Amino acid sequence: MPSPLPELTEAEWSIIKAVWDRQPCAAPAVQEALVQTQGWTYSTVRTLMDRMVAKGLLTAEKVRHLTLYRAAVSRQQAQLTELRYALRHAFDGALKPMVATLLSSEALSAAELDELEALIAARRKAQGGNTSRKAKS
Amino acid sequence: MPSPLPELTEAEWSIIKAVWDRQPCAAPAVQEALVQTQGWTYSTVRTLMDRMVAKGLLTAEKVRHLTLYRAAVSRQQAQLTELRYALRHAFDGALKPMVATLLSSEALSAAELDELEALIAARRKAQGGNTSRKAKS
DNA sequence: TTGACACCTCTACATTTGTAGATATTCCTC
DNA sequence: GAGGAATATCTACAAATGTAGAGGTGTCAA
Repeated sequence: MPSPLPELTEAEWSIIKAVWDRQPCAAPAVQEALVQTQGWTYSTVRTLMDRMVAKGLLTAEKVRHLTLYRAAVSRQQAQLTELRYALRHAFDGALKPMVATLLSSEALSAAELDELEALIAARRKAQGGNTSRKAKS
Repeated sequence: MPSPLPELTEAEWSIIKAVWDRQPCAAPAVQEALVQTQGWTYSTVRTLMDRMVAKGLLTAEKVRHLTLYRAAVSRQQAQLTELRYALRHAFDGALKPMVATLLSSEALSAAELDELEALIAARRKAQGGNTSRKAKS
């Protein structure tokens, strides 16, 4: 049982995204990638990364004197954690209001609405199909 | 233009929810409501609330020697802020993957899927109808 | 007018987060 | 084997966050 995945801070999101995109990778590479957007120095990036290792968000492996990092949580896991956080706190766990808010607040093209509908349809199919013919009654 | 609404921490979510439910209200009432779930003392609640006033999340009004608090942001605003945070960081702003994740991760009944579909349909209608015949070109 | 009670103010302190400088180590090349 | 480049370590420090104790003040009832 994985300890309940800590939330990522804004800075941690930046780091882990860079790592996902190039893992395994060393801190200098990550710093180089982020200096543009964040203006962070090597020390900053390194500190952040090591703290993330301590938290179990990244893993570090020492090769010679070089430290290679990898994400310890997948993008999906992190996304889900973030989403659940919002769901739990802002919407008290109620999915529908959450989706409703999303839909009414974001500008969506007709095409996007179609895609969302398709997602629901797919979901319905999966649900109907894989729940081992449950509600047969 | 409202300064870009700060994120709420977990503790702040607890507080503001209690306030939404009983505003205007004084700190002791909020504390009493939260001692159950959070075990917070009056000092803790009060400190939290005053910091939230400083951040513009609550407003405080002094009546006699009593301080009445109110939420300075609506539930909707806060929900949206939270959602946008997740959308921006976890999904790089892409709505579809976000909804997809939501759908595939949460257990949804057929009825709920129906409701979501209805939301989309409603949205489509609104989009078509209320965009003040913009793209008339 | 004096308690008792309710409520408030102030101060404090540990932890986490954001940010980074200074200094040391390793490695490769000449 | 010495110098420079790349990388790493250590330490620091301010701000934000979580949590709360100690002690002060206003209010009302007797």
